[in-house]
Amino acid sequence: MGEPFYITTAISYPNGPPHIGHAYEAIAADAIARFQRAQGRDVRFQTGTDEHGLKMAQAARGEGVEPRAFADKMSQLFQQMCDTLNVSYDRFIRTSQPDHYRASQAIWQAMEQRGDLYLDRYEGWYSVRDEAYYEEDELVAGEEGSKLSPQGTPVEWTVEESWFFRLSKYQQPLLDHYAANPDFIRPESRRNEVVRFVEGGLKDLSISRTSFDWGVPVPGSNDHVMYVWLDALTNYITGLGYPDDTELWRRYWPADVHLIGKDVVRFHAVYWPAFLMSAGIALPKQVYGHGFLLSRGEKMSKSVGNVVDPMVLAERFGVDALRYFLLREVTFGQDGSYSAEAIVNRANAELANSFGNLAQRTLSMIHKNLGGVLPAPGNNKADVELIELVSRAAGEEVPAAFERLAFSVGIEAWLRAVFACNAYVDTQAPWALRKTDPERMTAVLGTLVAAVRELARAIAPIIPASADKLLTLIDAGEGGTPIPQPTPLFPRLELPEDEEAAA
RNA sequence: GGCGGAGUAGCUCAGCUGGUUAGAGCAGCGGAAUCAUAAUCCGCGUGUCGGGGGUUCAAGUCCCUCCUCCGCUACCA
Repeated sequence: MGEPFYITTAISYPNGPPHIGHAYEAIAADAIARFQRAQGRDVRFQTGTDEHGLKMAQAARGEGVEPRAFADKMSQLFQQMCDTLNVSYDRFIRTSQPDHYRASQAIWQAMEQRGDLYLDRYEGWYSVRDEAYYEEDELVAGEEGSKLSPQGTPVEWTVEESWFFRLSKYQQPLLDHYAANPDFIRPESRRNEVVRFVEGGLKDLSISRTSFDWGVPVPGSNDHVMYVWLDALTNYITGLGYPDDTELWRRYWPADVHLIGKDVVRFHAVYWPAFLMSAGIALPKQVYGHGFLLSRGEKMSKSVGNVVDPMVLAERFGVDALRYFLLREVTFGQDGSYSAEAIVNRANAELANSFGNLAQRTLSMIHKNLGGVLPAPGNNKADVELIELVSRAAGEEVPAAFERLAFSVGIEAWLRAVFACNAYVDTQAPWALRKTDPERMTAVLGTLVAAVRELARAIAPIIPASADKLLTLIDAGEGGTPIPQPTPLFPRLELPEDEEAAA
């Protein structure tokens, strides 16, 4: 077994169905997991759903069902999304599962034993209607000087008993950790934000709630449930068997990377490491906050009506086309933009035309002219140069980029090699050699099939199903067995008419 | 307000610690080829590198200032 590598996504909050952002994160994490496996690492990959908290309880009530039943139903949608998108998780965790309650209570007790928890009162402007506290400066003035929430609901000064975590105590330890581990938070801009935030001072954190009961019970305080983030973050260690000293735990903790959205950086880069320090647990090696996916440059929201269902996209364009588009189009770490015509353009130009057609024309010529028997690569100057170029891309440039999560950079390097192969086909013109120099034609096709195979392996983490299909076909020709008539790998996509009008 | 990021060809963007005539892809125009999913290949870009000032032999690349956009600025998640 290779070196262990543990990667997680943030767990999704399933108070609504999955949207493209959930798919984006899962796909990116999967590409990393597959890439690391291909590099020989012993990968563990966890994703799942974060099911507690007020919003889930409210959403369940809106549907007239119990929170647990609602969570069961919604969580399934997320798991189905992962399965459809070929997301190769080892565990799909749900925070409503029994082992997670146990782990959450164990980390609570570890923090308590450290002396970092205390019971106090949380005071603030509370809206019964919204079931939420608001800051003084968030309030708006109502009639006759009354105070209203930003939603315009009445608020009253409320005092609630709450457990607090001594987050303030960890300000300096956190800053020291950031300084000693420059790659702990990435990208750089996120790291800067977090450092400034922590330098600005940390207040103790309220980590229990008494206003609702959909959560993990606080040990010894049965009327309290844990603040949802405390329980949610703990999922990363629940999945390895914490608090037991399991084989999984010893092998995979600390995690190599928590892949998360930029909106939850603070929870992962401040609260989580503080909780872990308090509980005496090692810190993850890296927290990576990726960007958001925008719809035609605009933030997606239900009210604007531009929320995209990833399942619809997968159905319409194909899983691999969707995966490819998301990792190709967007500079990972930054925000990116989605549109139907963009995905159609990318998939057609790069997957179908450039790469798919390269594979098709190569294998088709081998099938027709060589009875499907795979030839050996040639050793002309042109052949050697092409193989060297492809090897440099597939063996060095792509892995180096993927290693640092620069997917679009890696894919660009891969594409340049694909272009070079197509240029080589045209220069060598094997269809002309068929009559003039069949031996040379054979060498050219042998060079090409070797190149295509290497290119397929390099891109497999991004488009696993298509790459596997191609590799299976080529591998079937090992040992002189004739390969069958190849079929196109990627269909040419059509832009739906309603989208065309919108464009 | 404070801190940080961004503003480069019609579009999307590369350009690390300053140094050959500022690049790529897409779109557009012209040509070649016909093995292949009409898929490929070749050729064609005088852009005030947001405005202004400065440092330097030399600045898109460093400093100052201004303009525009964006993110963070804690207890819903």
